[in-house]
Amino acid sequence: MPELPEVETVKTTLNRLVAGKTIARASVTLPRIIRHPADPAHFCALLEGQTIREIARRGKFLRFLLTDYVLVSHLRMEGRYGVYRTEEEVGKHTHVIFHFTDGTELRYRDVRQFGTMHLFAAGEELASPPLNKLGLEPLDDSFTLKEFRRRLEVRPTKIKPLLLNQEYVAGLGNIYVDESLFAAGLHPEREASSLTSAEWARLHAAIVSTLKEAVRAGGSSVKSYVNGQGEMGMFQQQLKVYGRKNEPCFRCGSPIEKFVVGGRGTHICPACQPLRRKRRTKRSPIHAT
DNA sequence: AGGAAACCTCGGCCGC
DNA sequence: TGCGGCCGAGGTTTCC
Repeated sequence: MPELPEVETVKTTLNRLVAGKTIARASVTLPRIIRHPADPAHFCALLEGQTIREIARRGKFLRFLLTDYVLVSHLRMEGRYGVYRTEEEVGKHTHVIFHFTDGTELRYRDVRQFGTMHLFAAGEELASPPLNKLGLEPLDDSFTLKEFRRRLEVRPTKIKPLLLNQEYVAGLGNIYVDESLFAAGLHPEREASSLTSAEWARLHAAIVSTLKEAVRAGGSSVKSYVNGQGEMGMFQQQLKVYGRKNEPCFRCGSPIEKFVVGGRGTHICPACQPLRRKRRTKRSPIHAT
């Protein structure tokens, strides 16, 4: 579910709710979630007595900066965090609980059980999987047009799958790739190497503005995406193409189309995002040399 | 390189 | 209207 704007929103909420709290103990009821260290009991033991200093983000990953360790958490499709009092009933699909010394606890819920957690000694996490292969951070100053283009234009593939690959740009998922490509007026099946300088500039600007607006709105969700405080992102009301199959394009009125690119559901306005550039004058094929 | 399958469960939709 | 079953879901990895 969550892409960069949603994870950023969760980060902000968690900083408000659990920063400064100390973990008395942790419990894991679905071992598969814990990827490092290999033994979930070891994972829990290391967390005892650790204070949450701050929550940060890298791509779609949350980084819980603890006293001596860093917990790297990926929500995948449906992972969610919530803060509860100990006496509150533990809901279904709750797989990991961090019990705090103040009688509250942070619970991780994940219906599809796809989420992951890695625990490393502080500083080691950035050099280890899964963070070590992540690409540019699109809301950082380091995300320049020059660097963005340099990394992507040499890849012999369609632009959409490239944008979804976290090794190049970290944090984009299906929703914001579709929205960014619409904002840039680019067809998702354009070969990366075919983009002009003007198109690279439009795409770069579209990614930044789309993500920034979504962060400002608290993220979006197609289904109800609820963070620890039960708030919902409002960006879904600003989606221009995602989830709008057959509805009129806000810009030109053409019906939004949906098809599959690289195995992913893809939404475009066929008029605003043509695959081939329109010719101004039609040439006769008869006179081909 | 690129596609498909796999990891899971659930909700929506279709058809009877 | 009710129910069974198929399909797909925002992510990522792995296996051809």
